[in-house]
Amino acid sequence: MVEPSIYIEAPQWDGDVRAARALQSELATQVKLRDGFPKQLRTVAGFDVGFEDGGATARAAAVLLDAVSMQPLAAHVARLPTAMPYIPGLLSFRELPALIEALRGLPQLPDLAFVDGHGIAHPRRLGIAAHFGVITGLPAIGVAKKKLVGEFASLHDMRGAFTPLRLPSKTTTPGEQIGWALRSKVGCLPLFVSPGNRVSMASAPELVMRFVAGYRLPEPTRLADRIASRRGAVEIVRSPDLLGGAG
DNA sequence: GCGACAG
DNA sequence: ATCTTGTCGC
Repeated sequence: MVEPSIYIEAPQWDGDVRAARALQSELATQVKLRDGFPKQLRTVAGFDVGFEDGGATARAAAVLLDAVSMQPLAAHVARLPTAMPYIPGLLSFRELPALIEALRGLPQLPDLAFVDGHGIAHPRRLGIAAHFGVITGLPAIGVAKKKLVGEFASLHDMRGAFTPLRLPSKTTTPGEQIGWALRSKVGCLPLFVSPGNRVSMASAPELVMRFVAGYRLPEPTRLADRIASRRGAVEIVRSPDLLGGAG
């Protein structure tokens, strides 16, 4: 289980869309856009949510990996009754509670969290990855398969190519960069990467590419995706030394 | 009114 | 996200 000293609280949903949006704007103020993660990453973790019973139950998966070998060190699945429907822009109110429970099930906190969804590439700069980062205080980065908002130029079909994702004209801050479109794999649609918390805009692309093995999704998110969506099993590697936390 | 719309 | 058959490309 994670450190008892780490107090994490999930957002509550009371049906008030306007209140939820106001809360997002307020929390977005607490997002840190700088590299606040360890110089030498020891562990990272991937987070994703799937659903059962026609959406009645949310199933969140958290996978802790060795940042160097990329081998899975631990994983935990949490099931919670779904409290609200999916509403574009309010995803965190639907999935964050389950994600927090999944995090609490890990033997230790990761140095960096990869969350399936957007970070600040959001209407109010608080996508689920940013919300997760602010609530837990952990460095977090968002990795989404589709864009929510923004525009981006065409990018070369080369592994690692990326181009800015910017706010459209007719917005409060036209042209503001909110993330990146990243070609993680040749021949695949780009990924949308954006800072969640304690991660800079500049380091986001390389941070994600560093964990891309041979698939479109980086390992942390890919493995969490597999578990959350019941796609297959993930072999956990025993690593006593890392779980010790010394050094 | 119309188009867009993470998971 | 989930359901769910066949099909296109490396």
